[in-house]
Parts: sequence; C-alpha cells; structure tokens
Amino acid sequence: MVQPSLPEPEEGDHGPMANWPTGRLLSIAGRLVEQAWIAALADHGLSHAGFIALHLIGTGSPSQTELASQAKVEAQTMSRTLDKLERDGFIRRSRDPKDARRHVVSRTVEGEKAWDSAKHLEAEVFPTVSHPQELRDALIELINDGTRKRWQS
Amino acid sequence: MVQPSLPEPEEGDHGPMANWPTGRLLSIAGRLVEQAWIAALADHGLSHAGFIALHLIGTGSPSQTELASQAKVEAQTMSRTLDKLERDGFIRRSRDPKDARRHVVSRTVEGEKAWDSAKHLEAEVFPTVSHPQELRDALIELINDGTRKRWQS
DNA sequence: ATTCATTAGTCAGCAAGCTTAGCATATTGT
DNA sequence: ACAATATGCTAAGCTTGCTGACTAATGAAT
Repeated sequence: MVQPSLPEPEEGDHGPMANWPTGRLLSIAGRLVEQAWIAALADHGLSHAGFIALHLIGTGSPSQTELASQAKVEAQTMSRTLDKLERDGFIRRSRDPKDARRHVVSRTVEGEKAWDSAKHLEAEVFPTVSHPQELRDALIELINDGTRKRWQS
Repeated sequence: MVQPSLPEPEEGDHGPMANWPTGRLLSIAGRLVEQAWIAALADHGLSHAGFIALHLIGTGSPSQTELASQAKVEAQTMSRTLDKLERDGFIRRSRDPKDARRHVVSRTVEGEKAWDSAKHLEAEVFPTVSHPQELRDALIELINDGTRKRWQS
C-alpha cells in the first residue's frame, strides 16, 4: 500500500461521523478538548482535575464531599485529586472543629498563584464553534439529566 | 459557620454552572452520558470502548491503526481494547498476508451477535435535549478541530 | 449509656485515556 | 546486499474516572 490508506474526509460529504451516536461524539469531543486543557495547564503545574478543584474551592473552605458533588465526581476521586494538590502544595486540608469527620479544604498561597495564572486559559484553549450558546445549553441539560439519574438528587 | 456553606442553586438563577468553562461542561456531560452507555452495554457483555471498536470494524477487516485513527485514540489504546474484545471472543486478529506488520481485525460470530443486540441502544440511552442538531454540529466541529491539532492531519 | 445507622474520608483494584520505549517487519538508499 | 529509516503493534507505567470495602466520627434509638 503506497498511498495513504486513511480516507480523508472528502469535500462535500459530512464525514464519517455524520451517523454516529451523539454520545460518542460527546465523549470524543470531551477528550480532545480536555487534552488541550491538559497541555495548557501543564505550564502552570496543574492537572485538569486539580484545576477544577481549585476553581471550586474558590476563596472558601468547602468539605471534600461538597467539592465532589459540585464537580460531579465520586468522593474517592476527589480525595485522590486533593492528595495530589496537597502534595504539590496548592491546597491545605484541616479537620473541621465542628465535625471531626469533615476535612475542610482551602487554597494555599501557592494555590492562589497557580489559580490566578491559569484562570484565563479558556479563551486560548477552547475553539470557536458555530452555536456556542446552544452547545452550552444542551450540555447543561445533559449534566442535569445525568446527575439526576446517577445520584437521584 | 453553622448554616450550610453550599450555595444551593437558587430558583431564578441558571445554576452554578452558568459561568463554567465550556470545556468543563463538555467533559462532565461526556462522562455522565458515557456512564449511561456503560450501564446499558454491560447487559450485552460489552464495554464502551469495545462497542465503538465493534462498530468501526463493521463487516470489513480494517487494521488496528485504521481503527485507532477512526476512533481518535492512540494505537496503543486501541490495541488494549482489542485485547479485551479478543479475549472475550468478539473479534479475531490475523496477520495481513500482504504486510506482515499489520493485524487485520474482524468480528467473530459472537461479535456479530453482540453488536446486533446492542446497536439500537442510542435512543434508550441518550437523553432528549433542546437543540440536538446544533449540539451535534458543534461537537463535530470540535472533533475536527481537536483532531487537526493533535495529529496535524 | 450502649448500640446501631449514617456520614466523611480513604484504600485497593478495574477501565481506558495517555506517554515513552521497545520489537518485528517493510521499505529505501547507497 | 546491507544498513538506516519508517511503520505496525505491544508493553509498562501514569492519571483519573469508576466500584466496593474499610475506618472513624457523629447522631439517633432504645
């Protein structure tokens, strides 16, 4: 085989993805955009998961369970993400004196710095699409639906 | 702090996600929908990645590299997905007699059966959204853009 | 007061992305 | 013909989703 065996998307058709399940388009698009974020965040010493956590922590001191629920991940996943952030010096965990089961999480000075340096990356990372508002609306619908089904909240 | 520190989404606003980066909405929505697929596919003995591969194989005999490129994953990832499908008896790998470096992949009879039983799940799994066509268009744009950037094709 | 259920967090192990580093086979250049 | 390069696939190890099982602390019920 001497010529490239990959059928390049030809002008005029809508590509091989035209009849794929929407869920698959969603997964793939999500992964690809996530990769772009990962690449951009690496320069700031942050992972994608850590960046989300740092955002959600904000200037307050939420518990790990609250963070997990807002990020729509399981508590165990959030725990591990926070492990790494803590190890890297971006956050601090301390027991809640009012309820010793809870760990309240807050940004360190380093964490503030990292967040400030990374928070503007959206424009640089996310490509332009034709219907940005419809896209966001649909995604929020999907998240609400999926969250309801998974955690019957 | 005695009252709950979580700002519950108040009636009248658009929820806490209204000003999140679109990329994050995309990742989360993708994960949630993927979970729904995983749950539905489990009854048919298939994983999400395996289902995609089985779809792309179709009735032909593509090489692993071709499959990876169509699925937009790295060849190594596809290799492992095919390992599992092969172990489970859904596909068969054989060396291409024309080029002994290539492994051509085809469905077994079991694979055909599994595919036939699972291929209609889209309707059952994917929730209704307000702008399905705009969503699909935007996702395809994102995939094309991301693919171009990652594999400069 | 003691027991029992619930809640917050962690640990271990699986799945499927990724990267880096091989090995085997083909192809190309001298 | 043979060395160098390119290509297809696999292996190993990281990350971050997941689930299931565990501990510690709290709160409720007897």
